[in-house]
Amino acid sequence: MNIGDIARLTGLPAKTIRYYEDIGLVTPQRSANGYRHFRETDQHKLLFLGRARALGFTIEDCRTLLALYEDQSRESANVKRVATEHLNKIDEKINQLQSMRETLAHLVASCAGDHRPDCPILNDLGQEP
Amino acid sequence: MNIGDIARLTGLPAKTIRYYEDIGLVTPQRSANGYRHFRETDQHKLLFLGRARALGFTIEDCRTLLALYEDQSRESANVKRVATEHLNKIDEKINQLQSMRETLAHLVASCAGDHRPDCPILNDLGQEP
DNA sequence: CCTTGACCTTCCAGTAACTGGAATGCCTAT
DNA sequence: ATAGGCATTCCAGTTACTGGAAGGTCAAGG
Repeated sequence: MNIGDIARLTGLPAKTIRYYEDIGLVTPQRSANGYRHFRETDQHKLLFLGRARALGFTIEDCRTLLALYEDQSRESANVKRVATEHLNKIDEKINQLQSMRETLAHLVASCAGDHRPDCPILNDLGQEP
Repeated sequence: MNIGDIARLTGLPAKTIRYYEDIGLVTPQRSANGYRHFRETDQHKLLFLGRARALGFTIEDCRTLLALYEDQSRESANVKRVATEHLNKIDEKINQLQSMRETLAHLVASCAGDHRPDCPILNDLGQEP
């Protein structure tokens, strides 16, 4: 399978797949014409990566998870640790965003949004009463 | 005031302030020795920027907001539009993160996290039953 | 007068994870 | 032969900084 086929199959852009090869996440073979040749194991890895990325894992986490995935003698504790840390980071981000959201929602609600210049949003940012 | 003073005052790292000058958000004067010299209006702007950034506005949004802030004949509708769009983006992000969070939390909960290799997290990522 | 330390300056490179585009090569069909 | 639709590499750009190197300035102390 060429890169276009695998891209369709995995849902990943060809560019991204090339990038993943660049950083050593997959190592497709090469055909005589220099085209990348993807096999089932590559497809498997790419699907794995796509799902892990969709859960927000960083590339480095993905690298770690992929290694664990391929290691038959792994300890699930290691996987769980990576996932738990990631979960905590997600929670942090959600909290941050929610606090922004709250402030912002108040400001937006209090702004008339008309042709006049008075604006509680700018007043708040400029910290003037 | 030199950059160190203004950094302390605004809570922004000196590096960041230099960067803001680079991209034209502030334009402090220069003393004879080449040091940046910050006046009250600069301080004001930097505080404004710090607060806007803390609410998650992009630099370009900040540029727009700053321009509106300084424009006495602005229409608050324009401010509100920027803020509302940003609010929507925040909501999107929160939703994304929460959906990740949910999936991930289930996976983490179902993983024993012990010395054995069996791992529902990896099974899910590898999409094997 | 010289040195020390705390400032300040500029410039270059790196971060994360791609994405876009240019220049070029290959393959298949008409 | 040529047109299209693939593929290749390489370079640059994105966001908002951050770190570090190499060097200039200033005030205080010996």
